[in-house]
Amino acid sequence: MPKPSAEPSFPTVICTVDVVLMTLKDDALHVVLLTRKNAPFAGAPALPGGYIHAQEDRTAWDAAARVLRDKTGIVSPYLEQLATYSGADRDPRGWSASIVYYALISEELLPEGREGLLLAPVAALPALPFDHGEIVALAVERVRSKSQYSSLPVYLCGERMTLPRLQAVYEAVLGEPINKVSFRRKIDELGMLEPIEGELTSGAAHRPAQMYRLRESYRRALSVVPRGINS
Amino acid sequence: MPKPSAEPSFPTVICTVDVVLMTLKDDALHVVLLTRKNAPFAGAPALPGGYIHAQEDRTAWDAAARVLRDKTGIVSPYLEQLATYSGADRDPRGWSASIVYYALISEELLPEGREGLLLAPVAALPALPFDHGEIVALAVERVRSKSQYSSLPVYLCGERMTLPRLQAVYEAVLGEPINKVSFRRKIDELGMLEPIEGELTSGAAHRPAQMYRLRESYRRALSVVPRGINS
DNA sequence: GGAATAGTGTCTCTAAGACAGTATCTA
DNA sequence: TAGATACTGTCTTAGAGACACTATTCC
Repeated sequence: MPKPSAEPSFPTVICTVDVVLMTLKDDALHVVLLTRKNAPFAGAPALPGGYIHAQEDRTAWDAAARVLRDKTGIVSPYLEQLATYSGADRDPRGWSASIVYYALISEELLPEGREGLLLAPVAALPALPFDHGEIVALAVERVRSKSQYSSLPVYLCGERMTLPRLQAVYEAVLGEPINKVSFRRKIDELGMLEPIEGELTSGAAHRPAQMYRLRESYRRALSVVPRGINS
Repeated sequence: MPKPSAEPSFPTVICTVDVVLMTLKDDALHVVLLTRKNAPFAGAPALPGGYIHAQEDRTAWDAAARVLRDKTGIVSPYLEQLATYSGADRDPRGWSASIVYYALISEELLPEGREGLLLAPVAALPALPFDHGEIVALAVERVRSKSQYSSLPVYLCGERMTLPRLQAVYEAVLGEPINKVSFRRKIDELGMLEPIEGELTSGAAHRPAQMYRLRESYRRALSVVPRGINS
């Protein structure tokens, strides 16, 4: 077993994780930002992020989950690697590599009135420090892309949902209307939902909608269709 | 501007790049492996990889291109980030993060008889050190996935190609036959090829095929179709 | 009953695949 | 001319979208 310093060491890479946590508010995608407590850019809103703790985190995924939990109090049901942003110029502290994850959550599960936590609509994002603007853009593109052929948007809903609601969520994410008949055929094909027997929406002056829930096996795994949800 | 050591430092993350370089040989995907010169696993075939040189590499992409060029002599026309593998256990030297890139190249452009360079078929891969086996599997999946709806496989061909050859390349990558009429409709839709006037294959005992080349604007960018090449 | 939305049956139209025909080379 | 593969025209079929009809609630 060689010693760590058998090769010339290159210790100057700063290794961090960042998380793009997205939710749906007023039928528009929003990203969760946090007011930075430390320099650089102290006081500015930015993506939740932090150093990898080699003693504590088993993998970068664990680091991202820890950062998200500690800084926002959120445990997202979906947390996936997006990409790694790196380079000499992206952070004034030096050559850095940030392993970026993205996550989705229902608006209901967001903690209320937490200090320094804010929601920004991805369609009208404020200027962000580092390359966080570019990162959010890629995350949004990824979510749109995956939503075209998978069950990803269910993570933007709560535990239970109706088909009309789910269709509205898909339309909000994809930014285009979906044919109702086709959509229901596809959701059926995805096979991820099961009706909750006898449970219907109520209170509105029209026919109530059937309530559905995610099948157990799709609680943390995506379901996909070969030809896409829309078109 | 803060000093780099304003926060407690976590210098124990080893930051590297690895490259999964793939090519087509005998109509089967192969990956380029390199015999490791240094410990750990010296003497074993593994993915080309190395440390990020913060003084020299502007980004991790540059580091991957440098590693590929210096260790194999290859400059690939297509080099894209795949994912980052990280953790405490993947490298005996300690907590490491490897930013992995994948690349495609035509077999003709591979350097001949270079010391320590070998081609392994992805369908029958030898045991690889670190998590390189898992990495290659993901790279293959990515190439298959992208080939379903884009012009990615053209990077496995040389500068010029015929449609029957390109179809054979797609079929080799996707592992399934493609309807000839549909394939030609799709390639036409992709709009990336232009016929070379008057240039046909010759020598075979049958009708010659029209030679095509990549249009200038698609030399380093992919072209995509909304509904996929096959099915 | 009227208004509103949920859910379904069915026709149309687009596009993918099958198949067979014509074209053009070598031996 | 025979054999082989390149290329193309066209029919069939599967699936997506349009549209209209029925269902069920509250007022």
